[in-house]
Amino acid sequence: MKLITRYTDYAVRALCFIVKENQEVVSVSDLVKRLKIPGPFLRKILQALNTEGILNSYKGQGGGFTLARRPEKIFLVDLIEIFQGAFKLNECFFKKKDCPNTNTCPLKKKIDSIEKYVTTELKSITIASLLRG
Amino acid sequence: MKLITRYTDYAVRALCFIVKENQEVVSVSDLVKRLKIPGPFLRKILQALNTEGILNSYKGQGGGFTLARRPEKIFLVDLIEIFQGAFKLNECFFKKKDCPNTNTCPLKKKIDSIEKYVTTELKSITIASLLRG
DNA sequence: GCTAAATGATACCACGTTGGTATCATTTGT
DNA sequence: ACAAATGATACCAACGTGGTATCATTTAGC
Repeated sequence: MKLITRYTDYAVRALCFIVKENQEVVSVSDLVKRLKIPGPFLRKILQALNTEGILNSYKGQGGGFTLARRPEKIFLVDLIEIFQGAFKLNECFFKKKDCPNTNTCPLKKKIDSIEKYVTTELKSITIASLLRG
Repeated sequence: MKLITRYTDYAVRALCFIVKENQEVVSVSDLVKRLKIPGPFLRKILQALNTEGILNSYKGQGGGFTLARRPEKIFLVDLIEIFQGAFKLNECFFKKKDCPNTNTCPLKKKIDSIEKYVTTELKSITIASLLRG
């Protein structure tokens, strides 16, 4: 059970690197040299970040990516949702019908409260805050 | 990303039911009638709970399962570990070598602290506490 | 205008986990 | 002896993760 997958992890690393280039256009091959991440996989990740409005992309020779938002506005929870789907720790398995079992509902309540805590924490983490330390 | 799977969920439901039978032997077919869980799947789950020492089993006609521990001693986190493996939200993807990227380590720290919180919460949940409400 | 360098869009694949089913063997109460 | 129950295993489909491969398109620079 992983909280973050490689997609998200690689995305964080790449974004941190791009931030430090300070609005210079960064290509996949630049990133591959520094981050030791498989190229085609990283391309897919950056393309997703582009379509989600987190990166801008520039085609053609000399092209690559730049940040589309300030790093304070890129939240870890957004990245998780892009690559791992909506963040929901708890799904009632009997949601459609007959979850009348009074035993299981306290479980749901507990899990819900854990989920709230984790979500709040994840929302407080941004690329900027990760770079600060 | 699920915190608990159906295995764990079904195990909780079954254990709650068995507790309420108060040391009467409960068979899989008894449980299937009440809990609407696929029989063969539930059997596999109960067998696992038996080999893990959470249930006692009795073969032969009139056989079935009883609790092997008091419900206060059955922790949700134990069930999760039986069915979903060791509870570890955070794994450094670059653990072997070169995780020299100073950007990613603050991430690890954050995830670690979230993991600690969740683990503590899960350890505080028992079958007994779920039955209380 | 040609070419090389870059992304866009897709399709594909291997592997592990989840959520089951099926089968045969064994035990035990009646 | 028989039926009812678990034990042990093997099997399977669907899905998510972690990739690779390919072709199309755009663009800078000669």
